[in-house]
Amino acid sequence: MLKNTQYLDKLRKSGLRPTKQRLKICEVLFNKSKTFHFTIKNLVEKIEKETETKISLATVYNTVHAFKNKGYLIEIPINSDQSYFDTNTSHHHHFYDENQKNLIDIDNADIGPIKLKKTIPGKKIKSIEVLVKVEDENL
Amino acid sequence: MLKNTQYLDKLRKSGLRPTKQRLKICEVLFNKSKTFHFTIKNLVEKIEKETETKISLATVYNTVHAFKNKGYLIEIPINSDQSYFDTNTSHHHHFYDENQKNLIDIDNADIGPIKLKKTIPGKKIKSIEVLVKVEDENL
DNA sequence: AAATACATTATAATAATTCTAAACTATTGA
DNA sequence: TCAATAGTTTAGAATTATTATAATGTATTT
Repeated sequence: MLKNTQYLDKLRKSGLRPTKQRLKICEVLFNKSKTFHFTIKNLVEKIEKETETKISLATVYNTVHAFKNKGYLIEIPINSDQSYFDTNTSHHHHFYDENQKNLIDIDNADIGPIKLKKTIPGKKIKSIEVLVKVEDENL
Repeated sequence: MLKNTQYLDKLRKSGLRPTKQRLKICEVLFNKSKTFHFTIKNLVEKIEKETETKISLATVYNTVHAFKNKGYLIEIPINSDQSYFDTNTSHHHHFYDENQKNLIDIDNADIGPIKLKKTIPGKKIKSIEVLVKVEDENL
């Protein structure tokens, strides 16, 4: 939980101008006690509800991508019609509930180490992500 | 590698009418010595090239989804603008080359077992998928 | 404080996917 | 066998997520 002035510094330090919109989006994304998952659509709703200001869709896309590139957000690979993002940028994995269509974190402590015995020449590993799809038991 | 008549049986047994289009698509997908990955766009091109017939885009979508539901294809979660499918339905995982934008199989033998210490009450596991994103070393 | 470079915005464009409704075809069963 | 029916294909329209555009606005630089 940082104050607005701290987001200002954080943004400036990462080479992103601390505009009104970006500061608002920082608040909505990072000024929370818990991390969370969202889609762009979710985020737009959240911004409108929590800040009572309207930020254009294009800016939300731009900002989310900028934050992702800076490592302040991660994108979660799910086969879906839309992209899912996570404000939890520590190394972890996910359950995806196919009925509820929502994500649940799997802490690193809750999963054994991933042992890879194969490499690709000339390529380096960027990330290793485990997605556990779950569904209702009574199906 | 099955003959056309065998696809006919296979389709009928799964409750899918063996139409001309579905048989063609079976040939393109399954009458190969190696399994492969594809997007819908890829598949449409492949069909045109290999069978010299045109199957409407809607039918390709319908068929791929029908085959996926029957378990003849799997969909691979990648954050992307389009869905990736795999004709290899055995349990395995993937590298995703972010430069080349292509997929490479990771056999089950090439990855240690995934040990999960967390469960979700009322939910059962449908699949566990590991995606290893790689990129060029000189970046 | 003016110049510059970067951001925001509404809107248009694009692209993947789904929907629709009419024409078609495989299956059923008389 | 052949009509009835239930499922399938199709072109094209509709929808949805995302990206591009270009004009206006704003933070930074000098």
